[in-house]
Amino acid sequence: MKIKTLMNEDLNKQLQEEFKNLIFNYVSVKNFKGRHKTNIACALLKFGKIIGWNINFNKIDIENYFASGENKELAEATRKAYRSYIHQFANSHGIETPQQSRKKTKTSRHPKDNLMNKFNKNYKKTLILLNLHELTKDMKECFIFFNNIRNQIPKGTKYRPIEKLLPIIMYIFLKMKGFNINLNNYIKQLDINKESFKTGLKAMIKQSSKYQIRDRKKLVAKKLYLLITKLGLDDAFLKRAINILTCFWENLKTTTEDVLLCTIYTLTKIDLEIKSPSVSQICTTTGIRQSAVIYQIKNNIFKRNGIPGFKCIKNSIGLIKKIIQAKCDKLPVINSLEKPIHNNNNTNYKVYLDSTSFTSFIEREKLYLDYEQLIDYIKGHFGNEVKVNLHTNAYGIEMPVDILNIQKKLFNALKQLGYTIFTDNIVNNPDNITVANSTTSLMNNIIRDISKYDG
DNA sequence: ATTGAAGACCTCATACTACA
DNA sequence: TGTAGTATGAGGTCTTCAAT
Repeated sequence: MKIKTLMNEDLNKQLQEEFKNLIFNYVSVKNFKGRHKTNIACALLKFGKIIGWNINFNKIDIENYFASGENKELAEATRKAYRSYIHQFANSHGIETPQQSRKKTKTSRHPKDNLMNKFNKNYKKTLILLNLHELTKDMKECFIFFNNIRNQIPKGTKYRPIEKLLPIIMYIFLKMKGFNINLNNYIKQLDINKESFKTGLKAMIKQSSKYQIRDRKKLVAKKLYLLITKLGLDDAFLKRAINILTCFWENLKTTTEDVLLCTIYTLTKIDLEIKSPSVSQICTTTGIRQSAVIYQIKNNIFKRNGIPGFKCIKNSIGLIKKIIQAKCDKLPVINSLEKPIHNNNNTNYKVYLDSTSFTSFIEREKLYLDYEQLIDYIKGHFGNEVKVNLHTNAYGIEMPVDILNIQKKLFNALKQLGYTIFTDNIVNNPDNITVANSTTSLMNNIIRDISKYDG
């Protein structure tokens, strides 16, 4: 796709907003103050709109914008900022700038030497060294990722050559894909300079917004899923492990993914009183030391939460179990079911909803529930705060969008059927928490009513 | 198999330096 | 002058290894 001029009109609303934020961020970073802050941002946006991608920066008459060029320094800074950020913006959205487009036409005359061919050769070579042949199918995806980052690196700098950059980008890429990569092994396998690689990696991670925002919790959930399936443990173990991961995430998120995996396994094993495989076995196969797990439990669960009494795992099993249950069992429970569920006229239902049971019900029935809407609905009607979270299912996998409609149906039908959902904030009612075993049957009733209604 | 002490290693923030 | 690269140090995390 060649875009020679890109006006603001060409950008959709979301992109416009992002661009605006980018510019305002730049202005904040640079410490422009008061009137100038607003003016620069306005100028950037204004000229962005007028000139778009068809840029000859020297023609941007920003001086005039600042009352007949009284502040050339600011005008110069503005010009630079615009140039730099418009490219950043284009790269991050996969939009081609005219410069890139020209460059592409040029190199395509020599297909043998072009970047993609060079990349493909090196990519395949690296996969052989890493013994990861199954990743050949991801070559194109990796190239796009590689190219996006490379385009942000100035010419003539240390990490721009493909030989230097590729190991770094591939490391990030593999981590993003959830592969179990150990930094030191990786460096050894590829026989590259450690210090240079690490310095480059740091710099590239800054460029790679995708890597920075990668959802580590999801990756660990995926690893848990693979581990537990491999061990042949049942679904209940997996569900509890994911539950524990969610509840202890804030405590454990600073550690590495492998240590997290083994720590969550250990906690789940203790909670469900499973004997084997042993923690040490799991640690050995994962490639970490067992003491790393002990360190996490001792420091990040006991110490950080101000809980005394940890001696060692073996002697603290009862205590660990209590902590897990206190933290994981009460978090998603909103309230118990309250009688009467409905009266004989079938018009005035009262539902005290328990999100745990609700969640498992939705999962079992393969429904997808948008909890934002649930929260909004409840807040709108009752002004209560609710602690619920489920945008993805228990394994962190996004559900298809079309299933969302079922949820809309559910709430519309609930309203029209005269259901009223009451809920209490668990933080305000810590003593009022009981597990609502009967919620499932309640939900069955509701769904049955809805299917009759089909609204 | 499990534990804990000691020290190696890593990460992050910050300051400094070299270079275009 | 701006920025990439490097140095430093503090604090957190992990591994090694000896002991049980």
